[in-house]
Amino acid sequence: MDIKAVVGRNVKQHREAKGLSQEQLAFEADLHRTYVSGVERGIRNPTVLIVAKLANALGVEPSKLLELND
Amino acid sequence: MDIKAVVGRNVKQHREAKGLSQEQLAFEADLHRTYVSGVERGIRNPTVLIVAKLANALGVEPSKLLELND
DNA sequence: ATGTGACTCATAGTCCGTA
DNA sequence: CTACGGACTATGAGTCACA
Repeated sequence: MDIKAVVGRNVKQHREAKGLSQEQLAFEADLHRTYVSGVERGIRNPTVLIVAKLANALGVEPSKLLELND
Repeated sequence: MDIKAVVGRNVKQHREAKGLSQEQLAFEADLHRTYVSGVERGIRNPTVLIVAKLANALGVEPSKLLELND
């Protein structure tokens, strides 16, 4: 039950659902390409501010990115 | 729409609903007393790992702490 | 288009206090 | 019991070259 992995999976899922590349998402969220990559792989431990940025770029609520819908 | 303030409000709300003091919550979540204080005041920008710790100590899902239920 | 290690610099998070 | 400050140490933010 690793929260970082949960966030990573949710980001990837919503990103692909929107048909975006990591680079495009990174641009929209005003983040770096490699950083987004790290988040999706569950290696990064992002702050709530980063989660909010990603959620905003993905058009979903921040809380959605923390949900573990196995 | 400050995400930090949202988290702070939710933590405080759930903490008081459980009848815990900040010190007790800090102990349960294995965090520092002053840090929990800062989170509730919305001046801290916690990581998702910290959010998960607090959620666990409060007995709620991590995503609950990011919800803005106006 | 993405994964990865290494890096600098900012800040997350701790610990000492006072009111 | 809580707010708030100041001084620390650990780790996240943000970037790069390269596979």
